[in-house]
Amino acid sequence: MSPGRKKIDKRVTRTKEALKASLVELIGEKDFSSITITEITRRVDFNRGTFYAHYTDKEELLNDIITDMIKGFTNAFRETFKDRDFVDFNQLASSSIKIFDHVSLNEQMYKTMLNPHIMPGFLEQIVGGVKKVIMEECIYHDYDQALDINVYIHSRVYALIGMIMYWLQEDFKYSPRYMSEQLLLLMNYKPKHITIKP
Amino acid sequence: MSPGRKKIDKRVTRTKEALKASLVELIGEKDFSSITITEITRRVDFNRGTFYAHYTDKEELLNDIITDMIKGFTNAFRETFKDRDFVDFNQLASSSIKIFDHVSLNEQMYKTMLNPHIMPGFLEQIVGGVKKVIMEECIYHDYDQALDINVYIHSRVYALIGMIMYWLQEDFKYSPRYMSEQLLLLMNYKPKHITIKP
DNA sequence: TCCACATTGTTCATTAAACGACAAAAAAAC
DNA sequence: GTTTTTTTGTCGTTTAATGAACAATGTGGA
Repeated sequence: MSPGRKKIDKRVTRTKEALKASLVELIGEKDFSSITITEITRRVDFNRGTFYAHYTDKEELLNDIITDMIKGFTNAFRETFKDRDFVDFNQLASSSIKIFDHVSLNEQMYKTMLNPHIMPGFLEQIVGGVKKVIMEECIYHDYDQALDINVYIHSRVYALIGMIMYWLQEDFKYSPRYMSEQLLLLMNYKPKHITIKP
Repeated sequence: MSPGRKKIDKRVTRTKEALKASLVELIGEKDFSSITITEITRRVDFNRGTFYAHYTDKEELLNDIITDMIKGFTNAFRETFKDRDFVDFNQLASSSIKIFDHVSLNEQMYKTMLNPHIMPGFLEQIVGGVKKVIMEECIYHDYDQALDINVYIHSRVYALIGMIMYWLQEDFKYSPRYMSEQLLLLMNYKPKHITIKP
């Protein structure tokens, strides 16, 4: 409710941002377990003691990073329907989908953090964040009660993640706009019938 | 001689770097005279008072930026012959020329600062810096005394600047390595004779 | 295995940056 | 023209970051 009661010292935010950026860089270069506190602070030219003024260990710093990314991802996701009271998927402009722009803008970040070998479990947290947004902020009208809402949302979110994973596997060779259009097509596509290959 | 007697506080260097980066960005966006102190500090999230702790006005900050760039340029230039006692232009590897890598690495910086419309007089300072390095650190053996050394060096340095200006006009479409090779060819080229078009 | 060496967590006095305020000057808006 | 609004210097107080030290604990190499 209350938007951050007391405002924070510029120095604190700057220090934390620098430390986060440093760790993100290092994760992209070497194994998380082999990264030292000394390394994190030295890279962005901070005193080692300053680290301990904000975090107890590197996993706490990593949590901060993950929290930020979840927030960024869900906010970009929310862009599509904030300031609206309803959304018609058949008439939605692809330009109102911002999630691919967001991922594209933070390319390096997502490339390292979404790599399941490097950051196991991060993907699940993203899914959880988006699911929470949908559950709390969206109402599905004329919804088929027979379909479990949890199953439905989970599958939808994973479908989106799947698109993004493919996208960055292909090294962003499609534009965010093209991906947005693809997403719309995907949401509006309902297979009528199929034939089986002989 | 003495390598920086007392070492400086990390905070000071960080603050100054941030302010410099901020002004460089702003110069690329708008006229220097229309940039305010408030704007410079707000962009990098510093307190306005902190600016006055280091600089009296924006031209002093700009001088700092220019000094840095001269230093960076001349150092990159020096790379070619430091740790050597002589250089044979006929046998010099293009990989030992670092100036184009340096410019390429600081692309945006040079694009704005070398624009004579935006930063008049900056080019002359670069030339002066490089000339100083050559005069103080290089000895030209078997030099033709009839050719004024000032004239010679000046023309050489301007030739280099000319290459770079063309390079960034063409938006870095050649690689630093290619440019280094071109520079070597240029230095070793001595026209024997020409014929005149009828 | 032992040894040199880097990292860790913690402390404390010192210093730089933040904050908020202020009157005066400059720009922008009316 | 005059009235808002912004920017400018400057200052005292509070707070965060620094540097340096320390013993304790890894860690890698001969």
